[in-house]
Amino acid sequence: MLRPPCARAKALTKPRSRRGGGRPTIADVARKAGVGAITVSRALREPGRVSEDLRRQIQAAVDELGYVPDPNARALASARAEVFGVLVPSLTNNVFAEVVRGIYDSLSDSAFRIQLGHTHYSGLEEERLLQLFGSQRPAALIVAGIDQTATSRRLLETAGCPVVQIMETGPDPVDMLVGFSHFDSGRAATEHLLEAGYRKVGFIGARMDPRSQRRLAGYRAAMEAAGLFDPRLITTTPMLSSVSLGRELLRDALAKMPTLDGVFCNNDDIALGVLFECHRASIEVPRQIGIVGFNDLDMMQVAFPSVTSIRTHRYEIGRRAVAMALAEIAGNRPQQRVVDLGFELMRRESTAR
Amino acid sequence: MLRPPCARAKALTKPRSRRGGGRPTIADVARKAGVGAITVSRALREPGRVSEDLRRQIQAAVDELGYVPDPNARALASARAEVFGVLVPSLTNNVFAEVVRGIYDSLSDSAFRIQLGHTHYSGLEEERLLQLFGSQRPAALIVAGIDQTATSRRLLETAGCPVVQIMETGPDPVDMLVGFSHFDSGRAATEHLLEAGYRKVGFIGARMDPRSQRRLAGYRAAMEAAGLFDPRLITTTPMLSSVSLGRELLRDALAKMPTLDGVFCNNDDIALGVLFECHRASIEVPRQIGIVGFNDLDMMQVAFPSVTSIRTHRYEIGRRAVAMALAEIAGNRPQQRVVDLGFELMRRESTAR
DNA sequence: GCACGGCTTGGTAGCGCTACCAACATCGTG
DNA sequence: CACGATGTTGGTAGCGCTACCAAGCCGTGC
Repeated sequence: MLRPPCARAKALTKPRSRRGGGRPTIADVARKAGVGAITVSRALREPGRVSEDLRRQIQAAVDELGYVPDPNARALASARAEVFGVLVPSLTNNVFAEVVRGIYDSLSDSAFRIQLGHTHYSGLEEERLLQLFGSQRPAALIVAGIDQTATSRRLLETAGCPVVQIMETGPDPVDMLVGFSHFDSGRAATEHLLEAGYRKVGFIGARMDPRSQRRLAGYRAAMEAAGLFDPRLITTTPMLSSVSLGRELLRDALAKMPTLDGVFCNNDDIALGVLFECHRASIEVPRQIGIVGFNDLDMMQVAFPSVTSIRTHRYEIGRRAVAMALAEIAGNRPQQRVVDLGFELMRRESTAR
Repeated sequence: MLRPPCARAKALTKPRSRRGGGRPTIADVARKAGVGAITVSRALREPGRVSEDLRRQIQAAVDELGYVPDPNARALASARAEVFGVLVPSLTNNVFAEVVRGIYDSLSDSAFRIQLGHTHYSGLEEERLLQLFGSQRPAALIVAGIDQTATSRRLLETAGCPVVQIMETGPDPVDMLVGFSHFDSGRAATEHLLEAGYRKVGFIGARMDPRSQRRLAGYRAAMEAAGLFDPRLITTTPMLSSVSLGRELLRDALAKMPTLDGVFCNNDDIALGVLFECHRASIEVPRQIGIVGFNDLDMMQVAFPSVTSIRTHRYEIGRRAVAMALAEIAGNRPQQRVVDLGFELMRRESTAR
């Protein structure tokens, strides 16, 4: 007499949730609205499949009880969490902060939450985080770069959700790819310095991650094409990038090569440090040294003199990555799997000789 | 014959997970290790309560199958998600990026995930996000500021988890509080300028959020104490802070008050814009104008001239907030509910008259 | 000899939700 | 009017895990 699930014995089969803090559940809403629980579930997720009348009743019950669906229960039942996993190397780096802002803004009025991780530029950390994120069955994964380890790549391929790699371009994405060519942008920056008449053009860079390496390769290609390449023009360090490091690297570069007359800096922080060091050492910019930065942070156009930089579309990369993932989730698989958003050389006073 | 849950009919009662991507579950591990599922669960969460022998067997099975617990199922069953909810106004603001980095670093080798939200300095958005975060039953909540709306405050009080407010200090935290006094730091910055001999000391600030307002109040207190206060010395805008805005605000300030001889800037971005505008307009720093910034970003000590700034312990605030929440979770309720980490005036060339 | 507590282990019954299927009403078609 | 097609609603059975309780074992004390 107790076993068979008697549909009417509601009061008996509900021993008042011993754990949850008494928050209303979908069953409470269903009871109040006088419908089945599954209809409430549908009304919230696919309103089109529930009649106008019931939808209104249910909405009223939801409002009255202050019902908020439990995302954990939802994820467990549907084997799919409403979460975007986002993996970037660094959060304090302005570049990624902008990308992440684009991602947040694109998702802010959807039901998706964001799970953000940073790898500290470490492949092992990336593997650990992909493992962790994957265990949640996210709706999509967005990861920076295309230089994943073999393990990471396999984790991405078997994640069972749309994957968007960002910040680069290339022929062989795991799934989708949004970014631009670091090689081309490095070459364009260098060619600009050469066209402006600088000859002893150096490369200054910190934390040489794979993207920086490709910018360096672009620099090298331009210098070799002009017959001006000299390894002593390159000054790099594995240390984390900062304005103060830019200052020190310029000193090193000048010590090695006193006739240096131009620098392509791996990013704007370095470029700013270089600019300040020039002020301090009374080196005239752009007359004695030309400076090109990378990223085009707001301050580059305000600096004195203003600094030429490569503008990248970071915010847009974040937005586009989300848009592509959302399209795939909605079943409209984007036919263009690789999107190159390009870059723009912003010519300013620091190279106007 | 079908209804009664016959304990032995394992093969029958397990219709091979129709949804999940075939990932191993705790039952698979239990079968392989020849123990009960609950023992596996315990071995992973409270290893001390499982015998050495079984623990080893279970670990072997876990490794072999590549088992990763499903955090959603875990959260549902235990009514508690292993998530820290973190709410800050902005991600691109370097200040909060540092705090968030401290939080991440403190949690990186725990099992806790981080759910990050940004409010865009909007109380309504904060309410929405607290609602959303709360629905997950997080392990702890960390929120910036003490100026929550009544609704937000109620949501925090009823969240049923440790709550740490950060970036400020004050008498009446929801639960715990880690930060420093914006009023005191604003006053200290202003007093420093006055001591250095500047008289027409202005305040320049963008995006005047509550913390900025308190810094302004500190400025005003110092100016009034010196008998030098004049409302025309204050130049603010609700626009988002940026280096280029700093430049424009200095222009506005000088137009209003040409005899201005010092400025306390609401943050370092503004200060940098002010510095660049001084270069451009050939105003000598520190001789004609003294500049004090706020936050002490790395670039301030490299700038030419280097810029006096208020150093705040942002990274440490993040770490401390996590430490306090973790202590509370572990049952060691911190007796000190309000922690003031203070600030430090970094004297540099920009005020060395 | 047996009651008792501490330790380890396991079974049962959910947590709150949704996938799947079944039931029913309504409608147009032959 | 029978029939399938379509649209709406609900019941059942889990999703993978853990809280709760119970059972078995050991050693101790009376």
